[in-house]
Amino acid sequence: MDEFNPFQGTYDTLESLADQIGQVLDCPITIEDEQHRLLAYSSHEQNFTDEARLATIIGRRVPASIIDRLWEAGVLQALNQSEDPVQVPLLASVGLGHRVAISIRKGTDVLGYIWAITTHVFSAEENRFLKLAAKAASPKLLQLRTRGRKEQERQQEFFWKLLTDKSWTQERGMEMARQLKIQMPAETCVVIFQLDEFISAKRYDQISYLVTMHPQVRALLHVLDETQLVLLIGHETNKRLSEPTCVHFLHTIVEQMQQRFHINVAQAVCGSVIKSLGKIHVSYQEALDVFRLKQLLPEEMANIYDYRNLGFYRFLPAMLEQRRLEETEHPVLAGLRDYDERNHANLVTTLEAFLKYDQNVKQTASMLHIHVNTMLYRLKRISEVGDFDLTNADVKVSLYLELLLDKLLGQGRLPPSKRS
Amino acid sequence: MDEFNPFQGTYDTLESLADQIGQVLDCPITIEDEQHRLLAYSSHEQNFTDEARLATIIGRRVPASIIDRLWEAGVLQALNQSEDPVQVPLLASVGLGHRVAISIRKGTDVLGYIWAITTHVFSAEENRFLKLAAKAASPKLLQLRTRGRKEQERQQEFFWKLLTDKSWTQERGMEMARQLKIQMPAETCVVIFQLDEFISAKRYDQISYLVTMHPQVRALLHVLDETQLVLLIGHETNKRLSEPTCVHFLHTIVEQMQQRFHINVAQAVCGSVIKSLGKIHVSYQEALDVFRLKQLLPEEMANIYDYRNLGFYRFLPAMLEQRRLEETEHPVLAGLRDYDERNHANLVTTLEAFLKYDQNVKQTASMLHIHVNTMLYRLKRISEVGDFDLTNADVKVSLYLELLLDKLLGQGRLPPSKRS
DNA sequence: GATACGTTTGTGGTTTTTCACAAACGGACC
DNA sequence: GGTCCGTTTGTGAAAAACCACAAACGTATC
Repeated sequence: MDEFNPFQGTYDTLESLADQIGQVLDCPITIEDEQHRLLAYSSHEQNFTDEARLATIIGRRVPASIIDRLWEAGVLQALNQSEDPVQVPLLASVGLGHRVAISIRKGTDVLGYIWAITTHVFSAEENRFLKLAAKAASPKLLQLRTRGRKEQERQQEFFWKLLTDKSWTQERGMEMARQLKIQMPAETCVVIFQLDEFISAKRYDQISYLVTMHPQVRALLHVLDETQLVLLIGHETNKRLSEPTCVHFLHTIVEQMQQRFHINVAQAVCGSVIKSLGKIHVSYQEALDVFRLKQLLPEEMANIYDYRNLGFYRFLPAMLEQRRLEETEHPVLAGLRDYDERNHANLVTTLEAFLKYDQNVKQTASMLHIHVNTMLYRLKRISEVGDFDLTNADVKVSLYLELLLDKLLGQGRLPPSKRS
Repeated sequence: MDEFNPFQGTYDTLESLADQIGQVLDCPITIEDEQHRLLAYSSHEQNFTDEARLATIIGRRVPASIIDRLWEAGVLQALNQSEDPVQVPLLASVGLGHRVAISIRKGTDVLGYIWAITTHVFSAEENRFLKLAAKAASPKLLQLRTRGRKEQERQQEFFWKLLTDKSWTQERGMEMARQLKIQMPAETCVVIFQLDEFISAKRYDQISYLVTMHPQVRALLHVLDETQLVLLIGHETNKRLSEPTCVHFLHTIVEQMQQRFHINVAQAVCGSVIKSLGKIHVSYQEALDVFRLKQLLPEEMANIYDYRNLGFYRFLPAMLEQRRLEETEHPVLAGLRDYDERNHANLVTTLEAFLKYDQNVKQTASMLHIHVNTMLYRLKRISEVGDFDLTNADVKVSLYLELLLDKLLGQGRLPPSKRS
């Protein structure tokens, strides 16, 4: 059957295509790429347009809140799975009126979407027209994508240099960013996501789209190093970037990756916030430090995601390096371990827990599931056997650090921090 | 006046001179060098000899206990000041019978001593003979001394190489020690005395003699580096050398230097005990580390003299190196300092003392001369202003270390530890 | 000099922690 | 099985640390 195709021929711009669709279907049309960035929209009278469309046009991108709702409602999943038009229910809470949408594809690859705002359910013919429109848009989007790819590659190259080369200055970095059309805020921070597995280019696109959608934080640059996704982030508006904001960003992204794309993030960390592009390598090394420490001391680092909150833990690699050169065991710990060995006791474990839980007898006892008096008995024993003063702060700090170092020494080697 | 001199002519050995003096004065004679090492003694019937002389002959050196008593009694002081014979009172407590002694001199320089055991007070003539004997012994002792000097120089050169050259092995060290006639024990330790002023060669002799006189510890090698006296020590008998022994040695020597020679020791420290001559440079660097830290944190280090007892403080130089590269102040401390500034408060000082005194509210309050409730009030303030949990051990350890580092950062630079 | 704000010290009571002592437990050894 | 040694748990009393509140104090500000 040779049915009528109103979108035959080529279009100079996506705008003209959008207008043509709008005329054929007699409703407002918007065309987006796969990352929901606005590519084109038909010109219509304003009263045909709902809030959602307005916000999209103003911000040149679909607002994150709407995307979130569309995911929740399963609309985007449906669009990505099917090449047919999808009915979008009215989502008044985010100002989204009823509409019909379709994905623009190249094979199974989704390149973007067409949205038609309409009050009525489309007829079979209207649906057929929409499908033809999507086909007509495909080559245009493909062309845009390849152009984007090149730009992305240049950006990644730039980012990799910033991460590894220590000779950058703020000025050179800003100049380069300007050329690559990246708007750099004053404060930035390096973030690392360690992924469970190698990911496909498609997955990478999905992720890199995800990270651009955070309400407060903007991902400026991103690059994939094996299974590590490295980002440079800044504040969305030009506000100050704080570590808590970064950590919050980490958590949202990890959650969304899991929920939307079923990508498991093994670990997510960030360095500290820096004010000069010349210091990006520092923030990167810091993030790597956090990463390594979290691997080595998963329990104690459980709630720490950024360099600033490492506290004294940030010195552990350097301390460990020095500790390695020493051959002798700490005399107190040696005594305690020996005693433990001989009497099947738990003095070392007890001491460790005691120091960890702020020398709080009651709390430590309950964490160890023992009676308070047992705890007191053991403490007395510890100071006797170890022959030291349990009321001396320096001794206790020394023991605490020594225990941590022993733990690190025990399990294989810590790759030395590469900072200069 | 040309009076009779029974000691004219030259003597082949000091023994023959001792015998000659013994015959002339009709009493047992011993000749010692300036370090109270036995050089020669006259042969006499045993019953003329007291315990002290016997012990000296057996040990080839005057026992330390006797030297101590002689100093206390002022005998050695008198001998060193005068070129005339000195009456030595009976010191029964150390088995020292009555005797007459005289110093052997070259100008004002004391080269050694002659001791004559006698029950009666010497006549003017006998005193004159003793003085002539001392004169006759002088060239012989001078000759011995120059021979000793060369040996000492070779030993010092060897020691300096051991201290600075990292390529020594136990085997090469032992071979070299054998050649230089130094009996090396299995365990040794490097000790440093920082002296108040530059010292003369004579002073150096006095000191190096002093350090050989300790009952348990033997000084194997010594060298002077500007105003630093560096020693290698081992246990007198071949027992294990422990850090407490070393520290005890330090204290006795410091005390004796002050008391006997009025030499002020600004600082005395030691590295850890090592089992191989190839590790002497390590012990030396450790001693230097202790030394530097004591200079930088005199209060905290007041009771610490050896590397082993440094505890976590030994990591401070490495931590400081890393801390220097960071630009930002610790957020909590920054907040507290700011508050202190604005309200003339003492939160930082309070926190510091609180952590130092084992988080003991009562004790800290009394150390700061404030009411307990004031202390509690301040602590509450600290956790509010600093916005952190005062019951979290990690945070407190971090703050404690951070405060120490700040203290170090404040005062000039710490010469970086030179360890590899 | 009045006021506001934060600090210091005091009082008295409550909660928490610590300690002494006894009994029971459990593995190692004979 | 019995004994020894060290550990664990329980009880109640003693000590200590903590807290709420109020009054006095100091200092900066207007």
